[in-house]
Amino acid sequence: MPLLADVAVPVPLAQAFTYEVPAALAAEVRPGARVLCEFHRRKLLGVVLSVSERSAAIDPSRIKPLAALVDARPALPAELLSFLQELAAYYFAPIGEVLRLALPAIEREQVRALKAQAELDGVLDLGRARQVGGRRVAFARATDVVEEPGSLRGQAAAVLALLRAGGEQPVARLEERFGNARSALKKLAGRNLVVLDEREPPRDPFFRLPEQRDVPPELNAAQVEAAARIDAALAALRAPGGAEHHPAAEQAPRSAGPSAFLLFGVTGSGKTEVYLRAIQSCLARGRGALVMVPEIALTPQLVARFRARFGDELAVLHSGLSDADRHAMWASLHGGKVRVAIGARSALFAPVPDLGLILVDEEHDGSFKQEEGVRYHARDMALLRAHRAGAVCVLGSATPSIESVALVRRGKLVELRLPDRAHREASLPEVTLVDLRRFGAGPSGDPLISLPLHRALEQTLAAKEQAILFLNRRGFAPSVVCGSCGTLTTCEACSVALTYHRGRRRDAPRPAVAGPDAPAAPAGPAAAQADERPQGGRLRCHYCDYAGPLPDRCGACGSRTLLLEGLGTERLEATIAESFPEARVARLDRDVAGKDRSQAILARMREGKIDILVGTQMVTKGHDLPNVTLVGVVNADAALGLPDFRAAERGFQLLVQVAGRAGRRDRPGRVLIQTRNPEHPAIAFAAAHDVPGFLEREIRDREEVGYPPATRLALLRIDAVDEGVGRGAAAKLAAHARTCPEGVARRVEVLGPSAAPIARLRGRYRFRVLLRARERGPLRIVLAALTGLIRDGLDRGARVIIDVDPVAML
DNA sequence: AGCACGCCGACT
DNA sequence: GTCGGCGTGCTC
Repeated sequence: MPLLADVAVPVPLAQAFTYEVPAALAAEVRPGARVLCEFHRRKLLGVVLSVSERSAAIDPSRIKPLAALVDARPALPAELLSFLQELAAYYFAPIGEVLRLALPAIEREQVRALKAQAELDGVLDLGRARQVGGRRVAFARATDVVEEPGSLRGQAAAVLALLRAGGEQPVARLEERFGNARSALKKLAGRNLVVLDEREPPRDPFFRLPEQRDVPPELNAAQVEAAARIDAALAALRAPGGAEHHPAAEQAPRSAGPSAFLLFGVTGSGKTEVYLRAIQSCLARGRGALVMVPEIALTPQLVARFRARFGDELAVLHSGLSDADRHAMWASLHGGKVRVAIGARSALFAPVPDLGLILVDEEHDGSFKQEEGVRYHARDMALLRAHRAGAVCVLGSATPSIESVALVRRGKLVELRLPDRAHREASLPEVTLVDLRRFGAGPSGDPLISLPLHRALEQTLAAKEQAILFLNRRGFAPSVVCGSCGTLTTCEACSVALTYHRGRRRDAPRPAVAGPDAPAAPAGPAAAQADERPQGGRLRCHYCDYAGPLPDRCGACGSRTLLLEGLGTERLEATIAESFPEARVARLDRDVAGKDRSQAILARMREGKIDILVGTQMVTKGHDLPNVTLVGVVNADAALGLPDFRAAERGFQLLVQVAGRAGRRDRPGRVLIQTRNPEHPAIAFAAAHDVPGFLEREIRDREEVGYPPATRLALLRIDAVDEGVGRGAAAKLAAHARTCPEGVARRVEVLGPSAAPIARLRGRYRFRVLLRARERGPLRIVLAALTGLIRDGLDRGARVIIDVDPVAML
């Protein structure tokens, strides 16, 4: 019987393909190894899923031999490979696409070897596979040999002098200074006065930071208890190693005891220190650890804290890494040189050796859900990967997700509580609700700033303290509405309102702190006057990135009375600057943009160079700003009105996090929440600092309306250029789901089809079908039945995306 | 996803 | 008469 390999290839197809393993490669072709294989007249990079001696399930004449092996050692360790397969099955995602999330770039060295081995110059199709390495840089260094006096002249003498004085230099730099450096070095090297060597340039900046090890602080009682529970779970894990040689052991978790935790700790309660201890104890037991944080939290300050404890044991994976740096990080983990990885969502796929611990910080954060391509939830998959690897998983949050709370109730997670702020025992900020139905505009005349908020800002400024104003919306005035016919100006390709942004090119940011020349903004809805500077205002679509000029008349009725309506951070910033001319005001949101700039603004804030910071979401996340004593939530209702069953949960999390910004260290903080719904549970519980109370209430509400975690959801997202094609495909899918046995028996409920809340996006009409079930099993059966229909039963113009456990319902 | 093969418009 | 439009079919 032939030796056959199942190979996943990078195409959007669910199935693997069978290849014959040539005798010459039989010893080395193993699961997880990358191979070169001929696929439909192309040579592709595939990944071996399994190898076995058996008779082929398809016509043997169709089976081709593998062309070449890429990795001497499998690129994907057994633990990671089997996890990825399970992930693909869970999300009904093509295995090739899933593997691509985890595969490293290919080294140029390997490409060269492949070309030589398989004589394939030119025909090798690496697709979008990134290539790294092979970029060797020559260095020159002076030796101890002494030359005969007077034997060197000109550039040779100069180069040697420079190397002796300044130490080793890259040859390229010498060539910049000395036109003849190359021949000078050759002469010097010939006389053994200089040695030349080639190596790869040093990698990621994080590797080069000098490390200053910290001294672990004393833990409080709750921290000690939490760390001890996690340590006990780590102790119960089976000894590492050997897994790759005993595939059967991979099937069952290696420990029986509780090995997944929810670390529920209020802001500032010292969760990070518990994480650090857990990692230490994991490393001490000979296993690696993985830390996942929301993208926005992966700041140099956080990384510095981990580096201070783990030094070079830490690989940092972030979106800003170059291909080469990312590959260097990957290789250091894969090779076992580094055993701790920290990163955002995609770090889930890091090849951490002998994985013993996965930490998910701020586990409720929405950024863990990938909303493009393979739509996975990194928190859910962290639990899965840990379970399969026999590792401990710790989810941490001050406002746990309802899903995680439900897992605690079902005994799948063990709850660990850190009830107190680590430094200041007592005072949580005092929260005041400002009922906007009773308070209108304050002295500024702007309804955004009520009298109580205005007074609080005055007091804060008088006390030389800082304030943060939070507004859940960007822009100067989000939408343009016709004053006579009321028509909203929308994007032609997307059915969403265009938003107005005051002119300011991306490459010419204005100062973060508004000076006396800050443009004054009219209060309330303001006329978009015809005398605006031509480039002074642009309409932007937040969905398709369209940007165009502000029209001078209504597209529907031709009236010239276009109004700017709605309230955004940009307007608020202008209003505040006008109302408090003596204050230094700055704004932080996605428009102010780039990571570096937002870090710079936060740094200025920390240095006390800003009095009032206006911002969106971005101001709420974990930055420690000790002098902030006032936090104003300008419109708490904005987040609660969305057509999404998680709106209350998100709104609550937001409020708690915003409130957590007020008053740290020794200063008491105040929080003002402006709302028209002071009785709304999300607002009332947030004001009372009652997180468990909210969770209790929300979990009951979800049970009542039949939404997760009481039920399981899968969202079918259908889109097509032609509206009829899209609608037809959606109807067909819904009908098929209803008529399959699980649908008929009502074990799976089919909602829709319906037009998506954003009915048109980037020129495509969007429809949705929502599947809901009490149990995961029946839902999976229906989805499996639908995949066939999606593959070849629908109009070719229709695209269907299956979103298992959807988060964004819009 | 590619990349073929396959049938209908404006061009050397 | 051809070059080429992208519809649909398949990939071990």
